[in-house]
Amino acid sequence: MANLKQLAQSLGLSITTVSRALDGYADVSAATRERVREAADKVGYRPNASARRLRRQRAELVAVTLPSDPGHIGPPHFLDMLSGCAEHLAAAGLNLVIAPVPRGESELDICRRFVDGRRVDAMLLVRTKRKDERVEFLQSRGIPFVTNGRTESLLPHPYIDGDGFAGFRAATLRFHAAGHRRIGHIAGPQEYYFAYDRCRGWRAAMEECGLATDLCAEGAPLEQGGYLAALELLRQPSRPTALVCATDEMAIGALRALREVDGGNQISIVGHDDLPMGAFTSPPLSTMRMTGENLGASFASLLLRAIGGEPAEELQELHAIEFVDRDSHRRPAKAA
Amino acid sequence: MANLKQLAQSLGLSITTVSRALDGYADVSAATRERVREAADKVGYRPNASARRLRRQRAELVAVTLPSDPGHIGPPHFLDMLSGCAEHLAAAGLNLVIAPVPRGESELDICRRFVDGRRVDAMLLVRTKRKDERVEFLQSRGIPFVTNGRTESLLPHPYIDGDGFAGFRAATLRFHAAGHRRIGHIAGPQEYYFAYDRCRGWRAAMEECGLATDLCAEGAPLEQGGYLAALELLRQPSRPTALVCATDEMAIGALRALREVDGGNQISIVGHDDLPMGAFTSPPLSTMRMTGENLGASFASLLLRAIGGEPAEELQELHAIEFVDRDSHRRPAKAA
DNA sequence: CTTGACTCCCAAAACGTTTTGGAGAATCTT
DNA sequence: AAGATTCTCCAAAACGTTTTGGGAGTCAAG
Repeated sequence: MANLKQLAQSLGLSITTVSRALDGYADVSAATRERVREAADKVGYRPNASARRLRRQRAELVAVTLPSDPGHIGPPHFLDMLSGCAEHLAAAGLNLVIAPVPRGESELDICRRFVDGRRVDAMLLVRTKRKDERVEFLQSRGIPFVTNGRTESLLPHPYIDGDGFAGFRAATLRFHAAGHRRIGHIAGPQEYYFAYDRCRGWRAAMEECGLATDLCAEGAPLEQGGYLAALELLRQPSRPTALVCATDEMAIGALRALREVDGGNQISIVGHDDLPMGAFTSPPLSTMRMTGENLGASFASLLLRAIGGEPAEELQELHAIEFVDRDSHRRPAKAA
Repeated sequence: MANLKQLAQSLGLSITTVSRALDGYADVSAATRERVREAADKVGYRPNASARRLRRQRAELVAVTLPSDPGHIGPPHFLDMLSGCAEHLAAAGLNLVIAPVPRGESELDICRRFVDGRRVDAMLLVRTKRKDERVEFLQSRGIPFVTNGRTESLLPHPYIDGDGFAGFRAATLRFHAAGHRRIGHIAGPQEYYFAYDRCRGWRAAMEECGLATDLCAEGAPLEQGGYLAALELLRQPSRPTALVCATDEMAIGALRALREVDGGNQISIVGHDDLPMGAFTSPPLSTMRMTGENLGASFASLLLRAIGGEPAEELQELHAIEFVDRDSHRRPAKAA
């Protein structure tokens, strides 16, 4: 309700002094500072955000683009991550705005609008593709950004990612060690880096074991996509005895496919993401997860450091993948 | 990269004229307007958002507070709703910022910060409580807002809500008509309006049928909460033969409890929210959903109308609930 | 008594828009 | 041909901050 001018007048001080008192500068006496603070508290003064942003040449905003097109926005716990990120950004005076992509526009258009209108200080990119035009654009503009997932960009950029290659390779090798020989992979759309990375991990393990890599089916990264892909693999003359799925949602879809075919309940399966829901499926879903606490906080920290000008090379986090063993991976290798 | 002054200089025009040309005012000749537009396009001019906001006295921002404390943020499809809302707000030049509640602060503190710093033009409140302090605060400040869910506020305020009372009453009566007599309710935390409303619907139906209302257990609105609440009801000497669950997530938790007890697979169950996941549980989960297309767009529209000054009474939407029948509600009434 | 250092304060200039209130020229009216 | 009207355009004033570049005092040292 009050602005600096009114507050200054009521105190018989100049705008300058009041402003500096509230910002804790040393060139205003302790007594005055206290007097100003009290008065500000009493009238509930808050600096007008727009004015400050204009003067400081900072938007105090970070945008996250939400892909809307294909199937989905991301795993269900994605909002938790955003929430954690927003919380930590807020501690540094930044707010997080969500920027969905309207139909008819590309993700690039959105980036352009936010960047060229100087509406943001940085951007957070999720669901990166192997070749991601948003990354190229932001690099060319020199705007700080962090991605959730790597890309194949030649220039390094800040990211946080899980080591899907190692995780899926390990999961596949574990099935092999348990005696499985026909290990299938249910893959996500290969233009996404995470899907490609996980698929590569599975394929590498299969090749190391001298196994054929034809038991692979691709689908949308949703329950339905996993369901359809699983049905496709189960129709093969020589069915898989174990399935490694790109995401938990796909694995949950595949689980339904397994229930619908004879002997399907003898097939092992493992997902990735550790959705809470996985503990409540039938059978409880074995899965993998990226290690590390509070992903959102990590994103916030990287964003702040990127805004602070740290070089991209120091802002890259590749997290190990750990197993979350429940029941679905323990089926006998011989059955199917 | 360019501002109005530079653009004006390069065209030999005044700032005023350039500004008005781009805004399409009639007092600049068509020829000039076109010339200005071309030049602006060429240099990729976008008005500086902070400056415009300061001058226009509008934040061009709407905040949505995300409860972080208790269990969860909301149903998994919640982000889709936010995304839809943000998309439609963007068409009106507004961006949506997410405002999670840091620990140690209350949701009220967040509202205060956004409102008193004039950082937002309106707010979106989710997970309303029966007595919601945020609502009272915003009403006292006269800031436009819309809630997802009703409250018991004496003053009317804009909201969108599903008619949980009618939906849960109908679901309970349907079980009764199918011969069930011991119909249990798995309730969410009763301080939330939606949980209270749904519980009331179940209770009303039970009383209409002359049945006791003691088969009710409360839990956190998550899988785990539903699981524990279901176990509690199943321990009763006279077990329910059907369960009406406040949310799908709770129902999915309850489904696991049913698998763990003898004869549990004979018990009918229905949830609410129509999570995509429900089609992939075992058995596929029967559920309910709020009618209406694109909830996010409705929120955006209500927010814009609220900002436009329409009275609260005209900004209230109560949507009917419809059944989504899959398998889980069709178990025989006599079994358990 | 001067000099310099230090303390506390302030006027004024940004930041980049939008909007107000005309001004000058051209066109129309009578 | 004088006055009224319409077209185009513009200078200047906001909007509410932060920051720059001092300006008075006061005090201690020279």
